[in-house]
Amino acid sequence: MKKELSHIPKECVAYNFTKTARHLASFYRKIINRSGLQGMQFQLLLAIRLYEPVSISVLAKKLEIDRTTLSRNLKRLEKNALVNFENAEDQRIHNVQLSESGNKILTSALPLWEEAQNLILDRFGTDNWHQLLDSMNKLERIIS
Amino acid sequence: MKKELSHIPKECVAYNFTKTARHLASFYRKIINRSGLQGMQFQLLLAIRLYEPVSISVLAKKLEIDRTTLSRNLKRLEKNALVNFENAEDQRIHNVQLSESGNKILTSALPLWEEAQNLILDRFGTDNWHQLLDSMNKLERIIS
DNA sequence: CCAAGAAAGGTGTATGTACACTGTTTATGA
DNA sequence: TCATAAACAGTGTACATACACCTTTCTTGG
Repeated sequence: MKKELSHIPKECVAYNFTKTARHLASFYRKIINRSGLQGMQFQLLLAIRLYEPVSISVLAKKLEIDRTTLSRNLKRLEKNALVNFENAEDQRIHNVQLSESGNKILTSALPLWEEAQNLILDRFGTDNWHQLLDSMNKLERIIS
Repeated sequence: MKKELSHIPKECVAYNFTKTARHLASFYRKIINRSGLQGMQFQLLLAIRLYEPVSISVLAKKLEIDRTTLSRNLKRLEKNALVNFENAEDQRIHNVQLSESGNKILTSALPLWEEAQNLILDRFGTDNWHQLLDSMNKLERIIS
C-alpha cells in the first residue's frame, strides 16, 4: 500500500509561504504596473530612496536578498536610467542612488502601493495583518 | 521635506511574504538538496504522485502555479527522466506520471522533507504554525 | 612595510516565474 | 453540419533567484 502523502503540501511551511507570496506579489504587481514599474523595481527604488547613497552589499543586507540577484536587478534599473552608480573613496564600493526620473516614477507609484495595501488591509483587517506579521517575524528569526 | 517612507517595507504584505518565503525555500532547499532534488522538483514529484496520471493544466490548478511555468519545470523533470508524458484519448491532453527513478528519488527525499519540517515546527510550535496557516489561507481567499 | 586575508563586486550557469501570443484539438449551438 | 468558441499546451521574451567562482581593493598583524 502507498503511504498517504497529501498532508505534505497541506502542511509544508515553505510550500504554503511560497504559494501565498506568489499570489500576493501578483496582486500588487498588477496594480503597481500602472506606474510603469515592475514590483521588484518599486521595492528597489523605495529601498534606495530610504538609504541612498548606499552600496550594493549594504542594500542587499537591508532587503535580505542575495547580493548577486540585487546586482543584476540594479543593472536593469541603471539601464532604464532610474538609478546612478558612483564610486566612493573606497574604490571597491559602488554607491547607488535615484536619478531624477527614478525619483519621479517612484513618487508616482506610491499611491498605487497604498491602493494595493489598502485593498488587502480593508478586507483582512489591519490588526489581523499585524498579528500575522508578528508571527512571520518570529518564524524568520527561527530559521536564520 | 521628504515624506517618511520606511513604513512601507515594514508593512507591505507582498514584500514581507516574499522575503519570508525566500528564506523558507532556501532553508528547505538546503536540506532536500541532499537527495539530489531541487526544492521545486520535490514539490512537483510529490504532487504528481498524488494525482498521476494528471494533465499539465490540472496539475497547475492543484499547485496554483502558472501553467507555462509548470510546463517548463516539468520539461526539466522529463529531461532528467524523472517523469514521463503520454497522450490521453483527448489528443490535447498530455498526462504526466512518475518514472521508476522519479518514484525512487522522491521516496528517498521524503525523510529529508520531514527533517526540515520538524526543525521548523519543533522550534516554532505546531499549534502556532496551524494558526499562522489559517490566517494565510484567509488572506489567500481575500485576494483571489 | 608587506603578505595574507577580508570585503566588495562581477560573471557563468542553471533554475524559476509569468505574460503575450500561437497552434491544435475538442465541444457546442444555431 | 459546420462555424465558432473553448480547452490544452507550446514558444518567445523578459524578469527574478542563487550558487560557485573570479578579480580588485582595502585592512591588518607580524
